[in-house]
Amino acid sequence: MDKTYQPAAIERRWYDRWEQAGHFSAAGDGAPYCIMIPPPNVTGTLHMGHAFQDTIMDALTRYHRMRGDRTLWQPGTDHAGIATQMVVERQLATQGLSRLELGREAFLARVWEWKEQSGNTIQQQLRRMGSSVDWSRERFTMDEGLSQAVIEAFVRLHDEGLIYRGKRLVNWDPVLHTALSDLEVLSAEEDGHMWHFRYPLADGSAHVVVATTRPETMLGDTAVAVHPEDPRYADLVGKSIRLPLTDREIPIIADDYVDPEFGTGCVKITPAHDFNDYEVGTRHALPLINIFTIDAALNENAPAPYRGLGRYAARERVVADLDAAGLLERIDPHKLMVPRGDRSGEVVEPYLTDQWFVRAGPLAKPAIEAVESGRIRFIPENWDKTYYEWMHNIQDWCISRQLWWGHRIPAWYDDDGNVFVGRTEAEVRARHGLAAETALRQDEDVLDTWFSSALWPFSTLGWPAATPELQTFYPTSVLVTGFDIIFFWVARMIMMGIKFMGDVPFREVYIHGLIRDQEGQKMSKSKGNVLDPLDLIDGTDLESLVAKRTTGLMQPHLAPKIEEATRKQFPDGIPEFGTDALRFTFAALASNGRDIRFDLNRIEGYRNFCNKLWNAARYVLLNVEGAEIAAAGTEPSSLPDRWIRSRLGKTIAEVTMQIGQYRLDLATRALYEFTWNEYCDWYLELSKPILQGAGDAAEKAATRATLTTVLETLLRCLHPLVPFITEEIWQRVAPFTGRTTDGASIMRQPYPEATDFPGDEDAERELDWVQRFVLGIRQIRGEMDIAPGKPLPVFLQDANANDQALLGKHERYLMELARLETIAVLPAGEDPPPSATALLGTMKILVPMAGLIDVAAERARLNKNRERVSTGLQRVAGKLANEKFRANAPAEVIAKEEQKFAGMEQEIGQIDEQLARLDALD
RNA sequence: AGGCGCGUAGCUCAGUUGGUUAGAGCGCCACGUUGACAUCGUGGAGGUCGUUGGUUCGAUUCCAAUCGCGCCUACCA
Repeated sequence: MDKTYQPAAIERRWYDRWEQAGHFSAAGDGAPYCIMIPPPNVTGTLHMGHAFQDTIMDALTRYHRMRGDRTLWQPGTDHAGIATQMVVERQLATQGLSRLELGREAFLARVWEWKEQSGNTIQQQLRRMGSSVDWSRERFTMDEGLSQAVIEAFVRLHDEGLIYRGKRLVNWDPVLHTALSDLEVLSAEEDGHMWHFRYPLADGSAHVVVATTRPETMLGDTAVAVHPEDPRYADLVGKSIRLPLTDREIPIIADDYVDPEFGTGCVKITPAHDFNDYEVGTRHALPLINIFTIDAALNENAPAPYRGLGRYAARERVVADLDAAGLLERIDPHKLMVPRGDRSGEVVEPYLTDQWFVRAGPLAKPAIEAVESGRIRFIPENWDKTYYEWMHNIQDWCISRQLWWGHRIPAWYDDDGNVFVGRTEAEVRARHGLAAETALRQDEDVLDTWFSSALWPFSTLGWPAATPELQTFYPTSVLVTGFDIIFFWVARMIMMGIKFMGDVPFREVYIHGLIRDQEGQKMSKSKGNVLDPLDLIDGTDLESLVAKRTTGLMQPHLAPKIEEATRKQFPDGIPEFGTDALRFTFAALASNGRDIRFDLNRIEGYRNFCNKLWNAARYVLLNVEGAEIAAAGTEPSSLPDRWIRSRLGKTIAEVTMQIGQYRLDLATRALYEFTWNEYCDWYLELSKPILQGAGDAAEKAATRATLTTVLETLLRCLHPLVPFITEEIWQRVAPFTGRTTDGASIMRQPYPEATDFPGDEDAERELDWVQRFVLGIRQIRGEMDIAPGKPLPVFLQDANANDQALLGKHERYLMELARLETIAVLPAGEDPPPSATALLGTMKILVPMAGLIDVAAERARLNKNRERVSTGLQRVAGKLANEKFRANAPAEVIAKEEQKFAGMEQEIGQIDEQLARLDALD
């Protein structure tokens, strides 16, 4: 084995072998366990969030597979309609081409081409992460099978009246020329203005003042509204306004939508261009005047001077014209929430169009109940509030998109505008008795990508066919995802799953936190703070990192700033850490739903952990190769053997429990601490006096068995988190535990059981004594500045029978680990030489000062300890003196405090004794 | 406006149903390299657990208020 852990060398070796051996496929007849990967965008790349999520899913998958479950981690990607279409359109634009010039079919061919070309990046990255997904079952939302599922779902929902087509106000992206669902619109506060206009009454008797943030929409006003109980305007209701700049008269209406406290209490109503106004318009049967084209320029419904102007140009013109007419009262600066398309970044326009909608109410009801009844559990559970909040206020879902890339809507129109829905044109004709001569044309639009994603948990398993996979794996076990996607995806999967499968799509939803950068900023391309997981795995130099962060920016002017920040933060680039270290880091940081600041120091620490494990294995192998090893099942004889097995059992129990409740961070910590602080720091050190001493062969053989058994078991425990290094070491170590590794893999070995390593309290108590003995000496050594290698003579004073018995049994460990020259028990009554002291219960461990220790230093050291104990003592004494404490606290708490008190009192007594002895020296 | 979360050592974070002398890693200080590992070892320093009240014999933990930060949802023209 190499002297240091070299991740690149070992990680490349294993993935292909696992895959070729078919280890990723569900096998056996255990309980089914299934995780659906949240499908990433097929043309995208894996970012830190994915890598984190994939680590969690892979750890769970490997864990359950080792536990003997029939485990499937289902991979795949989605087609990301808008995003992908935009990318390809941008590519075309660089060649001076547009989608419209190319035509639908040719364009789609280009998209498929792009998908083929870039579409396997994610797959390669997943492989590098060690993800044990079943590639043989990989799916893509635009696959034949999944497309069938989409059509089937659409037709069934339509047949039940749960999908309808209607002219509604929707969020319109004037750049992409498509409708968007509410969720694809992001609102953010921006600086704007509030314009106040005078609207004259038709009879010329007066005017009202209305305020607006969007002056151009006044050209589409069809009413002015006031609150029905507003005394200021009560006599105006029913009168008319002469709408300026137009030749229209519009009514003044009363509606309690108006807040009389806000502004003037008069509101202009533009039903065709504002969601609230639309509602008001519906209630009052107001006409809808659409004044915009699909580009958000003014159309022929606007007065002639404004036609053809873009909305912002029109705004300036309207304001100027009203000002010229003396109708501009004032302009105030105003902050307002501006809705923008999440893809185009353009301000979306409420726009009246024909769209397809899913009636959400009836689907939401059982989906809410599924969570309320506990059939689906959120982890952490408070996310259910977010879910309920949205589900109780759910709006109908606009599912049609005016795009080409996606599932074409299975609806056909005849020349009279009648619409027919069916799985195919043939079916439509058959169902509706349409003659072959009747011309039919299919709806031009496609479905929202999330519509197909909502079917993912069952479409990937073969639905609508009743496949064995569906039978076996649905409902799936757990969904692992980020909170940002609860509405987009989680809620919709639950609705569709219950609708079409009659059962929930998953039993648990594990919501993890967001990966942020070192400063706690969200990672994003435009901030230039993204990290590619592969750069952490393989390392990268500064120039490559700068290049990666500054190319392909949406806002190229940010490049210099990003470059500067990157050079500052990573002056030497990023070193190679390896996949296992990255995974261990993610797991260690995966505490309950909390966001994660990704810190390079942390991953470095876990790479060091891998190195530690690696070297522990080196030590074990060096000591067992070619040597006699006790047969499996031989009773451990030595204290260290009994102790480490006991500790291992408890660690397994802890890890198993923590994984069971999705606390990968705590599972990780238990493993880290066992490996480093117990196995390496103590057990390996304790094995040295046995193996290197002149002890008997049987004991050595038993120690070798424990060395290998514990390591082999530990590797299996760690494997779900760090698959590569554990496989590599396991292949070398397992044969020494009587296992065959011919063609075997650790990933198909059983997960360790705590019951195989029962607790041994006697051994733990005895070893604790040994440890405290050694630590006492080390402390003196450390604080007295005595060379670590210098052998020390030691006297024991007031050693009781137990101490003497333990000393008799374990002296060799003390000698070795504490680097001692001699240990002598002082007979009762005999005065010890001047010494530095450590306390172990009632016993004093004395290191004679002779030339080694400075009296003043030892006095200071003792005083420091005395101080510390004394503070604790006062605290406990205060408690015990409190009558109420004695009266109310449980007996065991009181007993514990009393014990503590006695212990500390004794300790102080001993310290004082030593101090007195030192004084006597002066 | 409503909802959720966070505030513990210089930094990043644990802290299970109230009872620990409040922990870990990194960083820091001192010493150390014939040894499985310097990607290491040994020892050490470092915290009035955001603030203020309350409940309690006892609060980092429960409750209320408050300050600061973050996120989500919905928004008044």
